Amino acid sequence: MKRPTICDVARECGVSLSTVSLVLNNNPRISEATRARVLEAMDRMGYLPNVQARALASRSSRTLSVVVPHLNHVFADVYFGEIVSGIYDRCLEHHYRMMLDIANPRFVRQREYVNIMRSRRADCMLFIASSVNDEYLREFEDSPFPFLLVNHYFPNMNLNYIMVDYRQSARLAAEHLIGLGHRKIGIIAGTNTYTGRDYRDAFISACCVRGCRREDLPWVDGGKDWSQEGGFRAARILLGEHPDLTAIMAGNDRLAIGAMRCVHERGLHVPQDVSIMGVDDIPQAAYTTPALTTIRHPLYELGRRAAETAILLFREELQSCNEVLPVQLVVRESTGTPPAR
Amino acid sequence: MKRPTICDVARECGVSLSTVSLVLNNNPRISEATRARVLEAMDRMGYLPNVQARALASRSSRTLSVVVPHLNHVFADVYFGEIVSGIYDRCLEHHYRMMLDIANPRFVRQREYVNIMRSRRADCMLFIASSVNDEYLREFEDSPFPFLLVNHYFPNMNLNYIMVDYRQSARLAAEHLIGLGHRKIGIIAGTNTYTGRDYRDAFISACCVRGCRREDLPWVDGGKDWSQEGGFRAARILLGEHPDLTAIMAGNDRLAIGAMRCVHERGLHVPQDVSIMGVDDIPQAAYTTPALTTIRHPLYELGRRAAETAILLFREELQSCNEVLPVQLVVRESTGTPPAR
DNA sequence: GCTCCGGTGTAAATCGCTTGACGGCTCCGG
DNA sequence: CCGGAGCCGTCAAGCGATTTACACCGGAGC
Repeated sequence: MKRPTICDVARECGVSLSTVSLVLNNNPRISEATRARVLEAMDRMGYLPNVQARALASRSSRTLSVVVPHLNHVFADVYFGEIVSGIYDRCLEHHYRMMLDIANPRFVRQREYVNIMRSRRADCMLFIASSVNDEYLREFEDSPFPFLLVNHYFPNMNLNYIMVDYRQSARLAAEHLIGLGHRKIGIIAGTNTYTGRDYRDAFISACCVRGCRREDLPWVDGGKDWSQEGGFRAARILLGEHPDLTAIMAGNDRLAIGAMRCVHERGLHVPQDVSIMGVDDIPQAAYTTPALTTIRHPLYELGRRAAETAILLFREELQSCNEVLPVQLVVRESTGTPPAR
Repeated sequence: MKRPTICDVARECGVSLSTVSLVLNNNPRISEATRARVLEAMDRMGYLPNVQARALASRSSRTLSVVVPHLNHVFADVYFGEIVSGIYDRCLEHHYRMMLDIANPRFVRQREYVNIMRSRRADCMLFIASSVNDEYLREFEDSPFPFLLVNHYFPNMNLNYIMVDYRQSARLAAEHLIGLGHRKIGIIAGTNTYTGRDYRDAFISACCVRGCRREDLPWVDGGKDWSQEGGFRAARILLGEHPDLTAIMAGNDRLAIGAMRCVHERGLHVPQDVSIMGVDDIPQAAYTTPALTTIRHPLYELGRRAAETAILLFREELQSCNEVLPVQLVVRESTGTPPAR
């Protein structure tokens, strides 16, 4: 009536316990004949290894811990969703499992981030889009635990990271808007991440290089959750203080969608009066009215690479990682030439 | 240099290994004095129990397995996101972990759903919004493993479930549209779930009860992923075949958003020409143009209850579960009186 | 003086699997 | 005929906890 164990299988086909274990782990020391016999027995008996026991004995939990920031209902966020989907799929291919954790205040205060590793709950930790305030991650600089930042980095820390190329994004956005003729562009930036700050700064320099004046490139913070609400509020401030803006560049698509709503509520039209563009290319971007021009970030692929890298780091087949993925401009309907004045 | 184990702690404060374990598990057999001494030592030494070892010995993984359908990038779906957030939060409060799995073809073919339980990877499985085709779940009818359907049910199976009240949703939607004066209403239904079918059928009867003719309530399937694209296509069909519709009721908000885009592309206005409403009240619903009228489903709360229930089922403190949560109408801008003809 | 007993703590068996050391066997060259 | 090298398996010691049965001890009751 009980679940069969490795012992039952061993007894059943007259080999030792270790033999069964070796078969389970595809060890070449076992001959094909024996292997086949054992596998057959396993199948017949409906044997399945107990994951806890394997993890205990092998010192590998075959689990990645994915840590996301403490935002409202973060799992409902497409940005994280895409990355997490990528991680999940790659995990499966490696027969790994994925555990999700949220970096809430308790998580940080109680130093859960190190507890997870110390209690052997995971082989490696992936931090998705942490913020500039996550100074506590510095602990991982010289920790023995495998660790990877996903779509973020810290300028002065020696931490593994993998992310998309935010500076290239910024250049593409600048080229596009400047190319259309815009010279006064408002920026809605997320400033709670280094990537967000890089994006803002790179955008400003790229515009200046192409002939804009710095004072015609005002920026406002979009709030720390990069949400539509934040974009709405930021756009209201921008348009209030600079009614002559002809374009708004938002740090992500949701900020852009919020901004579009604001423009709409002021009785203006996108893109006739104000052009708006975002970043990420979330699925929703194609279904706004008008459809959103944006920079496509390969977030799903980023997740896959991240999972791959994490496993390699754990196995010590990789010592460090500092990787940057390319991005791409997607032109839709929300950007156009500035209105004639 | 190594992580301390329960043995090290025992040696350190001169008690037996079992004593430390009992302290760890808050067993009242240990006196306050000893308990304090042990806890102090643990703290000082930075002891943390090895989760694998505990799970092996105690036969509880303290893990819930959450299974979501195999949709494109499902983690990026707000509907699932909300439910999963609720589950996660409640798990944490119970010191449980949450594992995510996707019910893809491999998952079903290889009967992973039973393997997860048999390999002791999880204490209980939660299936979120499975579809009418998931006949394989019937296996759980008389399985010894704790199991819970979240926001779905099967009419002829004896399975535990917890979900929102789709029939009440349908009645509220019907009352609202009929109350505004609509008599010809197109329906975009998700028909790959029993809850979706219930919703459609309950809506039709509620309308008929209030004086509509059945032939004025055409319905079209919105596609199995309940996406904006599906809503767009369905709306095109509906409006093509029934140009005199004055309202469209969609089975969820994303279908509704797709339908809105279709109406817009035909040069019509919402709600002046066509009223549109959705279901769920995802955050985005407040930020469409015009803002979407919808039925609020308490998905986050549903997730919390589901996690709670799952743990009780595992502990056998609960034998079964058939729970239904109430819903609420949210009126915004996308519905209004029908155009005068 | 002896038994019974509640309150504390311990010993030892288990949970199910991994893995490095070792051992028998066959085959080969010298 | 002996020694060494592969090949194929087995032994047995962990991995780090839980848990049940039992032991000790001082005091109450008779």
